[in-house]
Amino acid sequence: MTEKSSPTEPIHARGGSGATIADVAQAAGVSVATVSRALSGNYPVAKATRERIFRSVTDLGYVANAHARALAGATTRTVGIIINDVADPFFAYIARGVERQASAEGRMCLITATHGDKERELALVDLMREQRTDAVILVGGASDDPRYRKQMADRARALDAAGSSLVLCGRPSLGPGVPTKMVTYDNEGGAFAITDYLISQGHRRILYVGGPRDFSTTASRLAGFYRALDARGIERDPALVHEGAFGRGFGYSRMRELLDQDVDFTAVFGANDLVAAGILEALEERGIRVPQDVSVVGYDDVPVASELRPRLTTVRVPLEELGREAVRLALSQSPHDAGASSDNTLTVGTHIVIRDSVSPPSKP
Amino acid sequence: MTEKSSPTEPIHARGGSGATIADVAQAAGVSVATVSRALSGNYPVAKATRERIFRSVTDLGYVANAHARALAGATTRTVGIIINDVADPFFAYIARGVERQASAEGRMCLITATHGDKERELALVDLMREQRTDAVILVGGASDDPRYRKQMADRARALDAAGSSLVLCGRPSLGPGVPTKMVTYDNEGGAFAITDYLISQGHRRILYVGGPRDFSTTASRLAGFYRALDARGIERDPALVHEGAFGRGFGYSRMRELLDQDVDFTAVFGANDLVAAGILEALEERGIRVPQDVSVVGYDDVPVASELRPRLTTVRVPLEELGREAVRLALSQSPHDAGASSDNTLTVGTHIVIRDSVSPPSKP
DNA sequence: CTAGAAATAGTAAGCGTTTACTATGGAGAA
DNA sequence: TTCTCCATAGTAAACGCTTACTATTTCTAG
Repeated sequence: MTEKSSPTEPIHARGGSGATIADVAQAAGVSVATVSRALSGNYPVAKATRERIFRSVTDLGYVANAHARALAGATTRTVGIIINDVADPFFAYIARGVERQASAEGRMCLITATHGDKERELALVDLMREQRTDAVILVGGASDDPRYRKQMADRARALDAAGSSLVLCGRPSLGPGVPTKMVTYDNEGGAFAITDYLISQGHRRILYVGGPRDFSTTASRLAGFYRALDARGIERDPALVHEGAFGRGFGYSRMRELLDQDVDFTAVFGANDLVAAGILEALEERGIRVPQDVSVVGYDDVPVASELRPRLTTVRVPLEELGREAVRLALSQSPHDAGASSDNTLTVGTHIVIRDSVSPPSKP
Repeated sequence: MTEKSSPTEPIHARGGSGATIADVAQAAGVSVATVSRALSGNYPVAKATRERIFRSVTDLGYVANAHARALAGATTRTVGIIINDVADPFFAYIARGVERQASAEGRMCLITATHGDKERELALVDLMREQRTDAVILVGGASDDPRYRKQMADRARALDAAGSSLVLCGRPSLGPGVPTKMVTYDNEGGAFAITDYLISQGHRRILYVGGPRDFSTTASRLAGFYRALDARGIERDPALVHEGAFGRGFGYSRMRELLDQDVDFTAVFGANDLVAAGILEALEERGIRVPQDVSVVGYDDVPVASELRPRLTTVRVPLEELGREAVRLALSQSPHDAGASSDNTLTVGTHIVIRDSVSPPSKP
């Protein structure tokens, strides 16, 4: 890379900190209003003038100050998304969808993570409100603490009043009359389907492992699980359901404990694929073969599912699509859900994907 | 959730869109300056007054307008990070580190993705400049196109002039005299170590698969690979190195092709873990056992590596730490690299982690 | 007592845009 | 020729906040 500085060298031509629109105006010999108009192109500017302005812009390396612009009334063209953890694939894929759709619609994307802290989640919503984002998308299950719900509802109203909107992605409504938009997936249906599949293979004693208690996602998956049991007339056995957490570590350690306790079962339903991965690991460690000795299923169909050996039979959730829809909904002009449920709730389907981790039970 | 509206119901008390500081001032019967000071706490305000103000703030659900604040001179308290793809674990873990460190230092985090498009990358840097972020962190390898480098160098200067800074994370310098900060990891060293390990196990014909050609990351890994070969006096064979892409799909399809061509080799070095996963899949499909028939290694030590069967021997890169360091460096007051290399370049180490995918070759 | 230092509050000048209004030439119409 | 109407360009008023100055009190010390 040579140090020869070409005559068209832009951007750092000016010594000081960032050029302002006034600098551009001066350089081009026009008023700031004219520059602003030439740049936004929503008002006629003579061709010669416009060209002079653009030349000055590149010469000075000018970029508009987004804050001044936002302050002066124009929209921020930014959508905020709040997730649990960037490195969790479940969230990462949703975030990718949001990010892609946002940029398809000419928006930036502000991603923040709560790391499971409810207080932090509320604070982050406020932070996005400070940023005046066009919408804030809240992703993932929620706990059903009524105080929390009330606080979030307040924020939904505040956002709504400010012309923005709160989009709930994969979590339950905040209650009637709270102005939110929602995009969800058929959590209960997927759980039903995969449980039913297990039953159809002959399983009767199915362990359910993982997912925080009192958490909306857990509740729906469990609901589908129970419905499938009920539909086939299989008795619910409380000793078989073990809530806890969504991580791989939880699946591993809880499975070990259960193995130690000699619980009787022929299949395990991991609350998500990560938990299932942990379960598989514990099983492998004890020399229990999957699916010959025990069948295992997961939920989400995150890439690990097909990485595992045996490849995991699981429920496919169109994560990226979920994120895209959230943005579409957020940016659409459709009115909020102001009581009567309307088309601002969107549900995408789920379906099971059958791989190698399930077979009929060996000891029927 | 009842609809009874309690007397302390906040936030939406006001009908209009977001309350301003003036509203709060009026409600509390003081001037806006006093409110501003009570909120930022950098100037004495009588206790009684302060309490009155805070009450009004909660009553009105006031949150400061971040843009007005930024415009009025306060810092934006935001750092920008530009990555390839949110859903790629390599980037996701770095992003997590950035996100965590940023919030530890009281910053928000603006995450955007290029999806491998260089033009878009440049545009995103400008976008962050518009946002006046405290720093922009550019993650991942770069192509060595001189025109691109020059354009990025211009932006580095512009950012620097504006009091922000450009942090290069895991990518080579933009050249001497360009004001950037850098945090990298020992790419070449890791590649050397793992290649040497393969050689020490008796392998002589090692395939190198993956990574875009003319890409800094590929160049360093290949350099380490070659250095290890040279050190042991093994001849470089161009027929054994197959650049291409970083995805799992590439590893799979290229491995299939190579298998069809009957190339002679006993081990494969996947340019990263994803490529290695694809390689493993292709091998498994052909009934070739790993490590008995062929040994395989990867790079990065992303979670998939331990998910795979056999568990992958790979090079550990402290991804999250990398992200954290990038933020620390970005926010530290250390002067930029203005020529003489100084302590604003930080290199974190890599080391190999041995798992189950390597053994001595069966046909020596 | 009284000058001078805190402590506390208010005034008002920006920060960099956007945009409603106003001004200035011509060009075409009457 | 005079009046209207476009096409352009400029003026200046927000936007909501921070902060340098200035103005009051209230102490404290001499």
